[in-house]
Amino acid sequence: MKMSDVAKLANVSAATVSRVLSHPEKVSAETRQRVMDVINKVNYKPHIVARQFRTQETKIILVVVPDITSAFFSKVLRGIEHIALENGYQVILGDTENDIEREDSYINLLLQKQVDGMVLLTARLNKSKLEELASEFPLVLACEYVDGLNVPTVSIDNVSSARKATEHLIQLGHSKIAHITGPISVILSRDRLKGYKQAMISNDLEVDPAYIQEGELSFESSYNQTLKLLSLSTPPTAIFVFNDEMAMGTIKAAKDSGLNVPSDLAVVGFDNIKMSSVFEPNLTTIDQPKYAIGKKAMELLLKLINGEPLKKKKFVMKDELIIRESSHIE
Amino acid sequence: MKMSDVAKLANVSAATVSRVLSHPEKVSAETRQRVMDVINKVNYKPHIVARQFRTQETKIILVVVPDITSAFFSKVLRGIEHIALENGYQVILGDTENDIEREDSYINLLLQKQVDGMVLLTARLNKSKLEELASEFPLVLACEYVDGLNVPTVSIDNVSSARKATEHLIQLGHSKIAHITGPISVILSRDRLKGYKQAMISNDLEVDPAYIQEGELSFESSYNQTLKLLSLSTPPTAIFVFNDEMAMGTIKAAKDSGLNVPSDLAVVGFDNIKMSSVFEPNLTTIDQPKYAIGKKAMELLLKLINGEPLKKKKFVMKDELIIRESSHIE
DNA sequence: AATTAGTTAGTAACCGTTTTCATAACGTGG
DNA sequence: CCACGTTATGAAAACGGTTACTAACTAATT
Repeated sequence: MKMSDVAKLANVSAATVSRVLSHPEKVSAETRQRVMDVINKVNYKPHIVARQFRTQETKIILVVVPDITSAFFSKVLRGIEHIALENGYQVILGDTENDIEREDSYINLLLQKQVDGMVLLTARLNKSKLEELASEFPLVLACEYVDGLNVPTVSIDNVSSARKATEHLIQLGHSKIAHITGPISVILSRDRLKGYKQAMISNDLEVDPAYIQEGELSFESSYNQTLKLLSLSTPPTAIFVFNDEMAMGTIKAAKDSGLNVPSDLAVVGFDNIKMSSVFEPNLTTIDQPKYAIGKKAMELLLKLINGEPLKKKKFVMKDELIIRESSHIE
Repeated sequence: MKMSDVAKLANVSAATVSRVLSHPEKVSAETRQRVMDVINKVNYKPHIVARQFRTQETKIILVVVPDITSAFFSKVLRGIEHIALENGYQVILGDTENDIEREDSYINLLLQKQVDGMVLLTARLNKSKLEELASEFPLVLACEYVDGLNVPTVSIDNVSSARKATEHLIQLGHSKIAHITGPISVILSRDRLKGYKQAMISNDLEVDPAYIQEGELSFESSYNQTLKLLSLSTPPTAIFVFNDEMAMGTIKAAKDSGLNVPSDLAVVGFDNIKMSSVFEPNLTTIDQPKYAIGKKAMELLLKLINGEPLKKKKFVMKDELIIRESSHIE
């Protein structure tokens, strides 16, 4: 059942049927009704791919995530999806599992016009490649970004949040503060490390390289790195950890070492995933407005797709230090 | 840059370029090389939508999830995505957020031929609708299913797993065992409830309606339902909870009520999400082979799409009771 | 009444591939 | 050397919508 069939049944041309569906106001009420009756009677559904082909837009966007099983990214994704759906867009999911090659391969969907735009929740490709891509296609970065890249980006200020987190520990009286970073290849890891260092230095505390451990993005990795830190001759009394899941690994390691959190070891995480308020002790953490980041990113992408001008390219969302049990002694 | 442009540059027809790309063996090595050289030189990428239109297949499948932020479903999704990608399919994500209307609306993607097939991780639509859909389009159910519906399905045996979970508590000496169900409209809730009842009855234990509380799929809901159970005149000494996240809510409620888990209250969850081995106390739970379920579901969908016959329609995957701290006293 | 503007609907071109069919070139065996 | 099968390529017709253009008609203005 195609449009021309419907047209015949309604005694109109295919053009009119098309207009009834896409620009109803251009068709007289009477004809519109007649066409709609036929459409309903035969349960006609337009062939979307044919439409995509003719209009040269797919109404599909691609979201590339570094890890779909992460409680953080799935919330951002939800923000994106809501706005996408509201505006008639479907979402293709690209999970890279932190593999840069897979990130690269998803770009083909854009090059081959299979999607109208792309939001990258991970940005590990090289700058010039992204630059070129963004000059030709609607592209926005969220969460991660690339330094000096003039592409619409929405994120929080990771440096200042990390500084805030570290300063919270300093204010609690800690001076032996360690930091477990994420993979240092990821810019967020470098940013949070920078914030940590800034806080230490501006409070006249020594930045001890032994107190800085690079971890991977997992509970287990942070667990192991924490054991390392705790076995130092002067172990830290507080640890700022790259994210919440890793912070839980840190706490587990502390517990397994017979330490009490927070009295023997204070821990601060990052992201404020749901579990961080459920875990015991509850995590002190930096709340990222996950849903809002996704929402904003998608709104920007829509503007890009519609050719609207962007007043601003960089959007820094507001984060918040949330103090809970893992750092604070009542 | 379209195929005919490439053709001109290579002094061949568009048909030949198409063949070089899709059936290289049908083109002489010499011509093939000449065409490939041009393709590489001008960095030509075929217009996928045009191809989709012509071949009437999109190489996209749709996965409808009840909740993308769930640790359980994102693992299943990953299994699906791996197999999809391996076979050249992209995945459109449909998150219903447990809303049946949104579930219904995603069906349009199938009706409008925007996707080649669909795997439903939630099946709350009525049977006849799904039946009709499945007769016309490649469709497979995973995790959830519909009773008596002859559509390819992969899941575990929820009744027997729930029985196993409950019997574990009985074997530990409990007789006052409560059950917090999921929304009873979801078949999995009814199945697990059934398994719970079976275990109680076959062990000559009374099924006390007051011990059965319907919860929602959240930490908070289970927290509240647990407080209710604990305030009974004879509170249960063990609770089997619909899933792990809810079980954590139950444990939190127990702790907040001054009870020790497992000595005052034993708790068993379901799903074996990652957090259940991290949470304290670690959760006793039923492990579902999440990745394998997704993998199998996608494999079935591929067969359906390719018109291969299915020997079997119902696939019951193996689950496993994992005994951890929340039920077991060392 | 003639001109103009506005509304409505039809005609036909077009979007970029794939594939059928026809044809040409090329051995190969009789 | 001819008939034939085989292989390589091209021409052209789809696939199912959308939209620019045009025409017919109506209504309003002069």
